[in-house]
Amino acid sequence: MSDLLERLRGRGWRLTAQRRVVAEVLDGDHVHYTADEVHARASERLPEISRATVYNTLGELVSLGEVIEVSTDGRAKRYDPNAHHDHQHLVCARCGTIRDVHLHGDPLSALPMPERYGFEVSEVTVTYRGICPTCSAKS
Amino acid sequence: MSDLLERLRGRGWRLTAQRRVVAEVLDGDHVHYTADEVHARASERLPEISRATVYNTLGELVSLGEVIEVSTDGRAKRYDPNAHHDHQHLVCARCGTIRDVHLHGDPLSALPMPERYGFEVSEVTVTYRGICPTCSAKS
DNA sequence: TCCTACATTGGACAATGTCTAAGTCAAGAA
DNA sequence: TTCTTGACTTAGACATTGTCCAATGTAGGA
Repeated sequence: MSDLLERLRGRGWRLTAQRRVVAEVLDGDHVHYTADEVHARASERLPEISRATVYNTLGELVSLGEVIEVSTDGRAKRYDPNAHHDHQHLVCARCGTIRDVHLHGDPLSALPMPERYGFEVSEVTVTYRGICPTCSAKS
Repeated sequence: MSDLLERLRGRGWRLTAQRRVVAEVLDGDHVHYTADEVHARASERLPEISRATVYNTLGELVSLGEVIEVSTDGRAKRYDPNAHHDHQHLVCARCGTIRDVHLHGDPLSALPMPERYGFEVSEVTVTYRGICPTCSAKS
């Protein structure tokens, strides 16, 4: 984690208690929290941190490329700290938890040129959906 | 379109003016509207139609499998009437418009078994992102 | 230590979606 | 055709998620 903080400082980030806490929350577990969950966990360590700051910080981390924004359903976005490994997501349709997965081949190559309609295509996300073992056992 | 209405009636749908209008809006152009856009267009033909009804009807069409719900960014969901053809989406990162695209091969096969972690994987969505020609010209 | 530009705060606001109670109506029954 | 009834619609309150702003605080360089 200090890696991350060092990288950020190197890019001119001013290092505040709030930003440190947000970064620590993201780095802690390898889960994909929503902004509100990040706020809740950050509040445990720094009770006066505001929602706005969490949103700001997450937004900055995303635009710096340190964190990926994942919106799988129409609900809250989730934040994925695993930005430095190329990966995709496997989502449980019932409980919403997300796992990182790694694919064979490059999904970009599956889109033929004539199907690009003049777009400058720069990114592809693949999301698998299913029922996780835990939910599957419950039903 | 009467196809769609017939199918729905066959499944016990009560056919109301509101539902007819929503179905017509979706079927009209081959665009992917948000719920609010559907409401706006439906209102042109049936001014007193309410937001709640549009949301209800869209939800029903989705659960009947007649329409696909697409949530590409964290913003409003869009509704895709092209549910009977297997396809994926190409989204403009700037203006949010969506095109249907067709892929080479089956993206499901790109996910190796050991990467499925016991999930019963049933669905995969692939979303390409880029800048559309129109937005590209504007910048 | 002091400055100052940048960061944080709290609360208002916006966008999207859900829910409910009361009224309305489509379609089968008589 | 008219009646009846349960499904449908409505308006608006409410919930969730996210953005914005003016006032205040502070990290880090001079």
